[in-house]
Amino acid sequence: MSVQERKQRERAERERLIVATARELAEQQGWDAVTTRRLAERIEYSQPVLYSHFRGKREIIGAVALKGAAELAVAVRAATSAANGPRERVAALARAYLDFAARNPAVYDALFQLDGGLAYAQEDTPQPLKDAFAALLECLGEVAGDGVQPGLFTEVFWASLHGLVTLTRAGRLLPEDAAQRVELLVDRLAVM
Amino acid sequence: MSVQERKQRERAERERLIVATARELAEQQGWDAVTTRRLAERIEYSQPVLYSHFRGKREIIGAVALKGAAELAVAVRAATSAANGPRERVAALARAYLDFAARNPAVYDALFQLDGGLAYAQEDTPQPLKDAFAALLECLGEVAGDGVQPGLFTEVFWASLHGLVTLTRAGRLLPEDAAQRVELLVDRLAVM
DNA sequence: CACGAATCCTAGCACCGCTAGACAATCAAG
DNA sequence: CTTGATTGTCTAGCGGTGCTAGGATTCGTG
Repeated sequence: MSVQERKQRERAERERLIVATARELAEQQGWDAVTTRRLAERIEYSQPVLYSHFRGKREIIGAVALKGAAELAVAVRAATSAANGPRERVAALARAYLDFAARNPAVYDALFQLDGGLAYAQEDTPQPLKDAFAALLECLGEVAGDGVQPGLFTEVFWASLHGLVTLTRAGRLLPEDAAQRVELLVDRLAVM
Repeated sequence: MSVQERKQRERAERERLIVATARELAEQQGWDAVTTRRLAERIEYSQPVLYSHFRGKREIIGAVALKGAAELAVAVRAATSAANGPRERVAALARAYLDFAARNPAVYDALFQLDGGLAYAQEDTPQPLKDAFAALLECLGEVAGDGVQPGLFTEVFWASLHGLVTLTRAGRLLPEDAAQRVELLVDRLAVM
């Protein structure tokens, strides 16, 4: 039995290695550089090994995305729980979100830009994704305002943040004014 | 001389054909289906002909994006000029923007999702892109509120719309609530 | 009509995601 | 300890991609 357990452990370890390497490569040189050949070479296995862990490249992207969603949720909760008062809490959330996207562009792309084969907003949505949304909802729900569904408000606020991330990434928005934009967004959208 | 002019006309016509065909193919089957081979076959020329007009696929995407930007500007201006009062004007702008994205998903992708090799927010940004932003600015500038730069406000509003488009496209937001979200966004962000 | 130039296509490169089938290592049974 | 089956891994290759070199062909001109 111990032998099987060891093998299983080694397999899980190698899977982690694949995901971590894919992420690393993507952050270093962009997702275009993450080819199955290069990835296989980096983990010092042959290509087919990747396919014994994942159905294909898309699933590898999905795995990176899930890991990223979990980290995003942690980052958001850490920021919000450290802030005092609704106004500051929402601002902290926004900053944490934008900061995460800026620090992990490839992970952010895996989450929202690329096709990782993940189901969003459905029953079979993976837990980390649901939880990341829940982290936003916990904080944003209290500033939705009267007569506005917390879920709907969270979606709109989230969409705004996502738009800022995308346009900033595309070079459309200068990073210098990021703080101003966040303040504007928080002041206008949130009802205190 | 007339011969050269004719050739030049035919060349320009073929270039329009390439861009239109690429767009059509992308709207029908998605950008992944727009390969240089398929595109060449559809226009009934060989692959290398494409490269006598464009540096590569990316430039073709860019050409589709520019055409789309011009159409977007027209759509936005038409919607805003037909509306009465600042509140209704902004709401009309938002609806027109989201409607354009919904009706021309491939064009919208070419503009903001894919790499079309276009420079944004710089001196050498192509005119259609500048003009599309100008169309937004014309309307949104008047509801920025005191002490808020019109450009900054337009960026934030735009980013919010873009986020809604992206998340809706990804299946993250249910289209049924689109109207509600627009109302929320307009009511909160714009200062009347 | 013949020549030079412009135009276009055939064929091919290196790379992609993905997979079949050969091979080697490992384990259980005799 | 040997055998046989199972598991794991790799080599080699398929059809596709964007892109290009170089030959063939058409075309306008003298």
